Amino acid sequence: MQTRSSVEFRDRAASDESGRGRAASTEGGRRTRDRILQAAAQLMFRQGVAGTSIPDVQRHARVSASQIYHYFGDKKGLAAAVIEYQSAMKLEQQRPLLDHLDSIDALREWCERAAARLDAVHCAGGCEIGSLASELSDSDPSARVRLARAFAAWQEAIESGLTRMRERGDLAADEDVTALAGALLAAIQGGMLLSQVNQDATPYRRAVTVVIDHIADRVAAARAARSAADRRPGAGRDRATR
Amino acid sequence: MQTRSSVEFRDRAASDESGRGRAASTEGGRRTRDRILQAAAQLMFRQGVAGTSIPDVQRHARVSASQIYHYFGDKKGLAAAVIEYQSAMKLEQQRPLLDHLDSIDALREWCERAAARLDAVHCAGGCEIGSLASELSDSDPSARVRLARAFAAWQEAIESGLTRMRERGDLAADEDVTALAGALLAAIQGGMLLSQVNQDATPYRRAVTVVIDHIADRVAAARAARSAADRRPGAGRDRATR
DNA sequence: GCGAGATTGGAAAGTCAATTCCAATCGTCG
DNA sequence: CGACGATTGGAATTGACTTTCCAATCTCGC
Repeated sequence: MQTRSSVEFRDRAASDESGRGRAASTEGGRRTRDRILQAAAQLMFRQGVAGTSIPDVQRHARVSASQIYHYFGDKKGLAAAVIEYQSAMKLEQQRPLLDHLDSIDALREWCERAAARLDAVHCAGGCEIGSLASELSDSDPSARVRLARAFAAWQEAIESGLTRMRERGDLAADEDVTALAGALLAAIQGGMLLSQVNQDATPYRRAVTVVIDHIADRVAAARAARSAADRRPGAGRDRATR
Repeated sequence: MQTRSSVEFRDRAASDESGRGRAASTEGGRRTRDRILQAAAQLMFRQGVAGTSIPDVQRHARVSASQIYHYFGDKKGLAAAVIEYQSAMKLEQQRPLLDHLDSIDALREWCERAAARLDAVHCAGGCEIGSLASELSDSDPSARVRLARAFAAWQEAIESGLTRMRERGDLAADEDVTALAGALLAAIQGGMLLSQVNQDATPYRRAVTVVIDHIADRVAAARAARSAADRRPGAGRDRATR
């Protein structure tokens, strides 16, 4: 189940990784490692990390306990790997959209894509990263920074789109794109939480719509300012050129 | 610790309550019941429901296991009581502010109040309700509706303030105050999550600021439309009257 | 084909949590 | 006072989970 992707999870990002999990060196090993990771990701998303036991993962991945401990060291290591996996998964799946979030329509379509996914699963689970974040942030510091990185990558994708809009003149030169990107990400996370609780995607749709409407207002304001400046060639020349 | 309040938690809201927890009938009983509730609320907020064991609660409330089971039936019943407790707590503590969210300044001050609390605890825990929501929504249906009610009460407080602004003419008559209130609530929740993960209240402040700025823009737009209508007495009379 | 290291199965140790039960105490009402 | 229900303490039961360990099997370079 779950859109099977081609992301093979090689030896955990070169960064830190305090755990004692070994990387797989043979082909078969890589496959079981992946199978464990996918099962764990799915279960931890649906039932939370604390609600997912190792025997649970064993059953769903059809592996024995020793394999899990062999590849991930312990449960914390498995959770850490799941965070990286989900984060990479999201970025990978959405790359084509994420790289072109430089128009109001693109933002709307991207958010609506997520809304459709919510509809499809009747709002179960909320956001893969957000759920993990809420559960682990306070209890596991190393997971917290991992999750912070994941959110940062996400926010940067939004922000870079907005920056392009600003460079293009769709947004005023002094527009705080960081704040706008952060607000949109927050609306997404908060909206998904509310939708999960209400089992209805409407709260999510409303939240992102309001924020994107706000960005659209800023675009309109920038356009108005520009055309006003054009009418009075004396002032605001810098805003029109480039 | 934690702002001790006078909310005595009587016999769980008359609604459903499937659990077998008995209400306290003597004064001493009510005190221990309260002590358990406060300890459980604090622990479940800091460590999550799954991360909080009954022995944990026993130690922090200085009670024996039988007392917990006597008053709350089982762990699920305890969690349900904690949800109601936190929800009532929030409403109670913020009543003076919640009842006057009918101006941009009031909205800003209310949100900043929460931001100051985040600063004070270094963003640990996020939102008391939001954390529980993320953990329990998918696993415990009865907890889910309880949480949905809590959020709804909250959102209604915001919405009624906006409605008053609309009636007063600060917002256009066709303004969708439900969407605006929902967006603000989502920004609060999402912002708190991001702040928790980043251990920095900035993401929260940015998110709520953007949404409130948007509402402020709507107020300005309504004012502009009104004064334009005043200048041309022929059109848009309905908008000015009442 | 051989051997080192990778991979796997399954049992077992040790811990701890959820819940039940029973007996003891306390308070209060008649 | 006496009894009855509310309250409390603490042990006992039951089950699950994390983690370790050892032996068996497999893979692949040589």
